[in-house]
Amino acid sequence: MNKGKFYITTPIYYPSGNPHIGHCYTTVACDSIARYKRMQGYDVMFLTGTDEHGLKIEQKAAEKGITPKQYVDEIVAIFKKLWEYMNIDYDRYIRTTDDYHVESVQKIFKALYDKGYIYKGEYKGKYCTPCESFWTNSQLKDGKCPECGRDVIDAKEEAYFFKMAPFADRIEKLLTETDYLRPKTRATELVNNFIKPGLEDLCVSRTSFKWGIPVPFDEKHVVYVWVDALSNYITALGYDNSAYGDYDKYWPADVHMVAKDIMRFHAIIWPAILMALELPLPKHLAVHGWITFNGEKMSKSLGNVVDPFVLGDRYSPDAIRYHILREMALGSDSSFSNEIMINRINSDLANGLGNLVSRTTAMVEKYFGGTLPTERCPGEFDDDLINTAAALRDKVDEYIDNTQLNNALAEIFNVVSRANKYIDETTPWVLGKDSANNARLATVLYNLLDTIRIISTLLSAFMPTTMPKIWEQIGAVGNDVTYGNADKFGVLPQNVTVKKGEAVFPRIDVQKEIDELNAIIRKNAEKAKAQLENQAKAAEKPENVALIGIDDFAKVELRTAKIKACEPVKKSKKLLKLTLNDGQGERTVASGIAQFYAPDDLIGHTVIIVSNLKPAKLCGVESQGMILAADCPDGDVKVIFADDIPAGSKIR
RNA sequence: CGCGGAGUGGAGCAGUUUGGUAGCUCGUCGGGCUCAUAACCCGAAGGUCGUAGGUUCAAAUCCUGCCUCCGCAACCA
Repeated sequence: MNKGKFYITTPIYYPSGNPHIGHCYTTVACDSIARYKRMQGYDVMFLTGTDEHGLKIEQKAAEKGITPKQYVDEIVAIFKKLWEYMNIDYDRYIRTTDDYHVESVQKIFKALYDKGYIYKGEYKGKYCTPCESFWTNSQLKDGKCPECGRDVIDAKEEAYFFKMAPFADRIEKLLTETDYLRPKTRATELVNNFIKPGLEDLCVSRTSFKWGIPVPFDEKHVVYVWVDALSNYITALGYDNSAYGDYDKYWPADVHMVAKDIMRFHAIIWPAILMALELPLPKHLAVHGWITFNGEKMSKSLGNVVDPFVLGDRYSPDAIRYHILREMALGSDSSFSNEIMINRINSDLANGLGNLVSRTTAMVEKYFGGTLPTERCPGEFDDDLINTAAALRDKVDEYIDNTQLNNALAEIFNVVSRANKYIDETTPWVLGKDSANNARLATVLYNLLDTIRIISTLLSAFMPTTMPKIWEQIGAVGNDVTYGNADKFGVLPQNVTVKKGEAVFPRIDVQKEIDELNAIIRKNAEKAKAQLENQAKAAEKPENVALIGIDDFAKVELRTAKIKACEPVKKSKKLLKLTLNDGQGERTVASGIAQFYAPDDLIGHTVIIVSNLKPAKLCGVESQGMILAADCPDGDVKVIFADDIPAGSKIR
């Protein structure tokens, strides 16, 4: 049964923000392939992880006032939580801050230096003095620093460089003459843009920030992203370290899967590093497109970043997995919209597969009390269904090997359609009217159950949580649902017992869900916009506040109050109307936080109010006080909660 | 002339390598069925395949020009 090894990787993600649906895309695809390969009997190593060094992380951490390590620890925890939530069954998770990785990278860097591929030179770029950051020309915004908007100057710093030229010819051949790159159509672009003009040497160290792996023989420098991040694919196996001993077994990788934005590094730089180290090259680089949202690129500033937790909670992680895999085509972008997603889930999963399981098991219960009799009577249409189902596995195999998961799923759902059609062709409800047809009826239902067995077995790599529920319903156990039996028909026991259960994929109310999702999106977009505005405002007005005496402060009365009710003010975008209990009675307060909080986020919380503020009418609401909230540096607004203090307490 | 990709019925795509009656999914409309999650099955409408020329008996497919959109141009999956 053991067919050898299979090593597949996702990129290591950069934890400068929370993971979103885009990260899911790559990871779910790799997970599905890994699961499928395990099912086939391969010894699989599935690696994912995080790339935790670099200037941006250093800055983000500084903004929050914590160490870079604390910062990445927080984000990595969220990544891991997401993978658990999405049922990602990875074998190993590498963090570039792991000791063994640091050790390996230092050895690799030294080795490249000793071989003469790394030399010391000067890095020239645009430098923003206040931000202490280097930028490339393409990163500049209107010629100014993208962070602070100030002027930049030409500057240089000492840096180590990696020689690319010796590998140019071999890389060009790799791209154009082998099937390393998938889809291969992208090879032209790479060759024309980077190889033909002559590969520039690569800057592989920096002195302008500290958060990285120190260059072992020159402590001023830290290793810049390339050698650090890319080599994760081998250090995670134990290359040049003693944490693992899997390098000989699993390298070279069978598939590196990446999104198109980092294709270049995996298509050119990574092979070059491996060539320099005289190591074998990975077999395939599978490049997929982006998820666009309603035709637009997803981005935080547009506020249209899709949160996988939100979608998963609504439609189940398996449905999300299915949707992104089904829409994903190698190479090209795939559009994502709430409507496309919901329609896809409804038509394929609910109407197609879910309903097939439901109607089949319902009939077995209705006509035979749940257990099929063993008498059989073959008939018209049987062979076509049986042959289609039994031939499915080989077709899926091929698509998996070509990393075309969307086609694999399309092929499987063709069989779902075929089975639904078979029901109409054989009209079991007509057969059920006369017990003389029982043998024929049992045959029809058995054929359906066994087809569902094959379908659900193959699908279990893609939707690992839901398929076992189907197995339970159709009475499949143990060996029934192995890969080895997925190309055979007639595996379920002849007298199989079914157990009709809950709908495995409930149908979604399209209009209702779209309205609700769009409301969430709109809210996020507004929030993002408001944050930007606030940020701009904060930047414009440097704090310059006059000092006050204690008696001035005493004029302000602060009290805690509990929020009893809350609703948006109709005439306003920004205002929420809150009904508060201040310990003595109720009062109404309007607060300009609608872009940051939903009413439900607030009800039940205790907040601090200025209780002696002169009442004022805002958008038709009389506001009797104000709520204390903080303008955060990132533009967010956060209400100060005082939930453990009784309502009505005076604050001084 | 920086490089690359794409323009096909309402939407999203396949077909272009090796020219030969334009295909799939969703949606719409009509019919059928009633086992099932208002699901399933059948049928129909709807495209001069971005545009202008050329080659050919024949072009979505090959050639040339033009238009539009998108991506990339050293680090956002």
